[in-house]
Amino acid sequence: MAPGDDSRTATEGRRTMFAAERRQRILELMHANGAVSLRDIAQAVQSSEVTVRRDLRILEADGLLNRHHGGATLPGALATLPGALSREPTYAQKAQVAAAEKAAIAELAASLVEDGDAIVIGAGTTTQLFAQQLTRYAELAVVTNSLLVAQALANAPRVEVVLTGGTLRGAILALVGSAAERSLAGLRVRRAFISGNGLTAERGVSTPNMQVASVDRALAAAAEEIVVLADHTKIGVDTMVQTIPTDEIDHLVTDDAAPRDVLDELANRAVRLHVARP
Amino acid sequence: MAPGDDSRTATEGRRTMFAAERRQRILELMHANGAVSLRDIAQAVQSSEVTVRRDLRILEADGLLNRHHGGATLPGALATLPGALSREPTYAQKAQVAAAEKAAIAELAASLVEDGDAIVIGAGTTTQLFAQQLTRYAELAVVTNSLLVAQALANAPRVEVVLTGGTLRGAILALVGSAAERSLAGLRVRRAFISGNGLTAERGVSTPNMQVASVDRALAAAAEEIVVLADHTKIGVDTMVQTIPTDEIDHLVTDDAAPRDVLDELANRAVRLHVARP
DNA sequence: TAGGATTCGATCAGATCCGATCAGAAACGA
DNA sequence: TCGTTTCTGATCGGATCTGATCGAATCCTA
Repeated sequence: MAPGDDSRTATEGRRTMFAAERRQRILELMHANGAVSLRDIAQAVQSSEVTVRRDLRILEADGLLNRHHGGATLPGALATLPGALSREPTYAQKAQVAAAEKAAIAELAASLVEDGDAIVIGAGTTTQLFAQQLTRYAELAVVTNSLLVAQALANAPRVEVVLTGGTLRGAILALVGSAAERSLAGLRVRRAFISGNGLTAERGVSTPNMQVASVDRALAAAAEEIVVLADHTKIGVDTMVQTIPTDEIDHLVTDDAAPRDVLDELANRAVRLHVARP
Repeated sequence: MAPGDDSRTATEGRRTMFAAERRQRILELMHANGAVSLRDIAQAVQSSEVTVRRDLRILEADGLLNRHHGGATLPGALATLPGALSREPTYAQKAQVAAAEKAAIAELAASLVEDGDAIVIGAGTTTQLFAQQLTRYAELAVVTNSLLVAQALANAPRVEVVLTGGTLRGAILALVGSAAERSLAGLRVRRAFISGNGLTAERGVSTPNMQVASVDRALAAAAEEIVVLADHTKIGVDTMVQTIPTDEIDHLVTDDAAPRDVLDELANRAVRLHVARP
């Protein structure tokens, strides 16, 4: 068979993807999301997982990312997980807890934001998902102490992101300490979107860490209204340090698996409820 | 003998395409699409793939494009390809330029750090690699305006990371603006590790962005000694805004491909040189 | 802590692409 | 008109890239 008569497919605008181009897009994905699973990468670049795995190996050798089971992260972008300080945990573990509920909560909470708003966003996996929903808004001003929230909005062209200063708390990639609180003094925004580790009708929002609690209080103090994002695994749970008392909570966004009695009691205390259905 | 020096103008306006003309069209294709496959080029200029391959080899030798398997791209134009879902041209593409040199520079620069130091680290791909090297140090205090540097050190148990506040500049994931500069006031550390887009003996370090330049100056002002990290692609390059004049630079860490004359002139001006060999 | 499910690494096969060499065509000078 | 030079196209062996598969390692759940 003469190779000359082969049908040279005149595919105009052919979208060949060179190896270097594919690696470039992988890096873009990494910087856009911080951490990406291997499967998602393979789908995004339209290549097999084997090829992506090879690319990740090459990129890791160049120091451009860190590989892990199931995907890769930006160097140092690992979110440490509860009770696992011994070795590097997988980044997705925390986000996998009630992942569907958190996504639904994030989406519902995003509807409380309007173009032109100035808002504060606290640290947490739910607030990170929430921030990702905000890229579509225009002329938004966001103040946060979470590196992951900031990164989620880094590529949004018309969202201004202001990070508080402060000491980095590596486990949650958030800024804490007096510098963080000081940078919030004199700030006034419309709404604060805060997460936490527990929420009860009696004690409000609580977290197990004092530094985090202190910053969360400062974040809340900068807003006219406070919106709490908490999935059902946190409702009715009380942890060590109270951050926001119930009577200061204006809105609660949660999911429909939250215990009814706690929600009723919160509603009695003038908290407006928004229940997402995953 | 170069074919261009002969005067074959007698046959002007032929239907056949001269070699130079064909190469010009190839460059136009490149600029129009950013990346083109060899097959598409061959079809567009009505020549065989062998000929196009020859042309690409010549054009690459002139530095006008980069060849890859299956085609070619414009130098550094990978990130702006049509269909790139998130555009982040600057950072991701910078990271791949002279990656090996940057890694070697980062490693050598890390030897200038000692346990117990307090240092400042600026934003940049090289400084990010540098930060990754610092996880092994104990009792280190690091101040930075780069989210990537902060993340690189997030899991280092005995490194305290302080992030300046400020407005997020998404393209480089660094904090800029008056808040960032203000948070550095009153700070005093031993050494500042700064990168930049260009370094000449006459004008020192420079970057193309004024906000970034302003923050870099503030970072440098907080340190007793200034260490500049710059691979050879930046040496001898001058960009818009001067950040650090030559006489304030105490150390330069670069690689062995840097032009000798510039290094000599820098050494004459009391800059201590550290040359890494990748 | 043990079992099941993913995921990783290594190897192999198919396809494509590249480089080198050789042959044919066009242009120039004598 | 002829020979030389330069350019273009074709072919073939080698190299590279991609995808699939299977045993081994790792992770998650009960």
